[in-house]
Amino acid sequence: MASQVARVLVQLRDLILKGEFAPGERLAEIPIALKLGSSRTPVRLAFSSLEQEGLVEPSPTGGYLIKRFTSQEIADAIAVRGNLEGMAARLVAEHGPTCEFLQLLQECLDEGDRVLNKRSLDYDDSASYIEMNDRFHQLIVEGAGNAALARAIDLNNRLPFAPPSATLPMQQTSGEEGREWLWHAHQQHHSLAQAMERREGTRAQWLAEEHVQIARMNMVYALERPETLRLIPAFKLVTDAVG
Amino acid sequence: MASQVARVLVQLRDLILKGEFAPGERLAEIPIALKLGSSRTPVRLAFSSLEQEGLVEPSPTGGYLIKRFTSQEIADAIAVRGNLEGMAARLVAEHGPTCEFLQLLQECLDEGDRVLNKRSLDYDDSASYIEMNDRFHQLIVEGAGNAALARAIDLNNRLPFAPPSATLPMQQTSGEEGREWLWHAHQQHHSLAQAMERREGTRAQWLAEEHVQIARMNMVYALERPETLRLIPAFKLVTDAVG
DNA sequence: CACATCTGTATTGCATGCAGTATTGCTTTT
DNA sequence: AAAAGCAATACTGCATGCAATACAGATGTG
Repeated sequence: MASQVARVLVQLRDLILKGEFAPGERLAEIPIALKLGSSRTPVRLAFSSLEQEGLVEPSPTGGYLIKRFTSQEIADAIAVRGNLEGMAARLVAEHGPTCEFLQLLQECLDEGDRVLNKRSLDYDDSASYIEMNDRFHQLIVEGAGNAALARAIDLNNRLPFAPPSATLPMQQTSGEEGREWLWHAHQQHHSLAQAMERREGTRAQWLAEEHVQIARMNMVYALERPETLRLIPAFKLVTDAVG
Repeated sequence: MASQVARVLVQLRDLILKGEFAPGERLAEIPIALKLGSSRTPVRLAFSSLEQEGLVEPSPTGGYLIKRFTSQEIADAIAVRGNLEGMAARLVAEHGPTCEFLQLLQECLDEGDRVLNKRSLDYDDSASYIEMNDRFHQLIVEGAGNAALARAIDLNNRLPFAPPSATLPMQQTSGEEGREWLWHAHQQHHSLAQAMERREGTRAQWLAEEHVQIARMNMVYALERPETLRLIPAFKLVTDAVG
């Protein structure tokens, strides 16, 4: 079994992102330690990690509070992802992608095509697309071969709603319209892959940067519709949802 | 007095960046706790923070090791800073900088001009320039008004050699040549400020991105000259210095 | 009736004890 | 003399005790 700290960290992060705590709520060590079946020490370590991740903030009087997020902060984090992924795509294009890299990318594209060719999307299709989308974005990050860049993207993706697939589950609700936006996003994947293959660095950078506009749009769309809280519970952490 | 954890964290980070530990060396809790006058608990918390910062890595057998850095990783981190600061400069330009912002920027420019107008640079001049340089870069980051971006830059700057002024102390050794490069860098500051004032977003972005090439050049220069270890002790953490 | 103060309670931050495990150095054998 | 095995040591990870502190509720006063 992994360490207590690792287990507590994963479970606690999950609870927060599932919206089990209210924004601004105080996180008391003892109840959480009891709930997760450990002592206070691993919980304290996990709090410290969550603070670095930005999910939790230290209270002036000691202890930690659940962080509140504004829609502006989310849009900011998505914009940062666009910038960093744009840099990654440019680096891949400039270095010249390997055959193996292009092969793996092609598998993602094929998988996306397969899902989107279906008439309607069930839950499994959506899950497949999300898995593929994460893989696609991760491939580019790793393909860039820049450790600091990979780190920066990873840290930014720890913020809720910032990761590539954070708002994708929403597409399920919006019926035909959702599928069309998914198709649009996947066409951008195709273009981006082509740009990298042709070593068109500037084009790849711009495409990757533009690509996050869809995530941003999804976020705005979701915040306007409280019923999407069921699909993306973490939106409970956003404090200016309706205002 | 601040908490034990905060104190231990600061002191320990300082020791590591001063090169007091060898790269790859194991960090034992008890000796450090004794050395810094606390118990093991705050030291453990500090280790955890240093791991997030990237100064220390978990050992597979438990505990932590001093992280080794390669010159490639340093160059990567500097490139990431260029990209992020480029984005920040572009945002400032696009939003239109306030009068107050331009005023503060101008003070930095004037201070740099003042220092560089002197015949030769003594220690105080160098310190003034470094302080001004940090202030200049920080102004742009804050002026961008993007919290996630500020966070990403801050986290990246925790890596040794990545911050704007990390390699500046080196300019002291290189005599007249060093002053000329400093002058060159400061001209870039002038151009960047002008671009932001004129709301030339693309130009500002490119200038900020290009600006880090000087830092990269300084890094390469320093790694070729072991005598610079006196000025930038953290270079002891670089493991491919001579090879 | 409102406000301030005081007391009891809960919680944090830190130190330390304990069990499990890796490591080191010595001894023994080939 | 080198290598393997074993024992002693040291270290990590976790639980818990304790003191200091913040918080809440009740009580007293203006």
